[in-house]
Amino acid sequence: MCFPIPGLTKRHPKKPHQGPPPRTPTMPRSFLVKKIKLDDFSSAGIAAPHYPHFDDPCVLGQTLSGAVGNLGVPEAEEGFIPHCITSSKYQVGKKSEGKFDSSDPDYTQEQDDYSDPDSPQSSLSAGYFSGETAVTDSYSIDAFFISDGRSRRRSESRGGQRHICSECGKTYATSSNLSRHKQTHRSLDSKMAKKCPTCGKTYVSMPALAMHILTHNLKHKCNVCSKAFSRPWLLQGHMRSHTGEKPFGCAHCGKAFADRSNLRAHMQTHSAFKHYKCKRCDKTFALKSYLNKHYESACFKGSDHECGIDS
DNA sequence: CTGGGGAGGGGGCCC
DNA sequence: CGGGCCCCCTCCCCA
Repeated sequence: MCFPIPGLTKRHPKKPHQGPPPRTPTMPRSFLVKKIKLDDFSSAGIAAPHYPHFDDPCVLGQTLSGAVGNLGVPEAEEGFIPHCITSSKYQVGKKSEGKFDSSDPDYTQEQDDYSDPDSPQSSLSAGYFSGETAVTDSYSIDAFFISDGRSRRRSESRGGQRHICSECGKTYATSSNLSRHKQTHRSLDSKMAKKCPTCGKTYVSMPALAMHILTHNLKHKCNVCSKAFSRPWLLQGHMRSHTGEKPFGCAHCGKAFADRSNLRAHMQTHSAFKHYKCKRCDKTFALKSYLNKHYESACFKGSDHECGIDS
């Protein structure tokens, strides 16, 4: 299991980077393009993905025993698997609302957000479970129930009627949430689409644009190095680089990380399975970023990238 | 060239 | 509507 380690700092000291790395202001970000979600896949008749993180025996045992027929949703007290506790649950200083809800209809209806053919989900087989048992991924429970890459925070006791999107089947606690969600189904060509006055980027809805506009307003400033961020939590994460705080620990090796995403990537390095495969040379990689790096280097140097890379 | 890690950014969802 | 949180992704650096 993964667990945050309150106050754990510099448990695995590494030579720190010398100041913030220079970043190109025009960093390409593929996710600026609306991704196809597996919610969409389900409606398109495409097979639902497999949850790779269940290769953790801890989770697997709990999960398979308690949740057959329910898309692998574990049954546990308080909505938690007793022995595999989400890191966010214990994160110091955070609200304790972060529970996943095993009875949440979302968990049975939604699927993971992987549209990438290179992704593990699309290539895994049942053999994943029967393969290496000594080397497994361990993961926070949060990560198991990703429908669209968003938080699975839900209130355990929340009852009541859910509002279902007729287009994708997602459910929401309130009609207003559903209404807001429905705007994301709009086309960028829609009359309702909004354009950012600063950069001209178009968004399907006002909320989406409002979110984007925040990124132009770097009002959260680090009082140590004066670097500014658009979101408070970005600053929060940045501050850890100053304090050395690393609240996210790896259960396998004890290594601690300041960032949950980096822990997640680290977890993949413990897996014996390399899910990302080069279309050209069949070499496999544990992380998609490694595969991408491979594409950009040896294998495709001087050749036609388009033939080998799935978009 | 690959593997690993640090840091940061964008958008979606919930409350 | 705004804040908080989360996930995914990328860039960069280094061994």
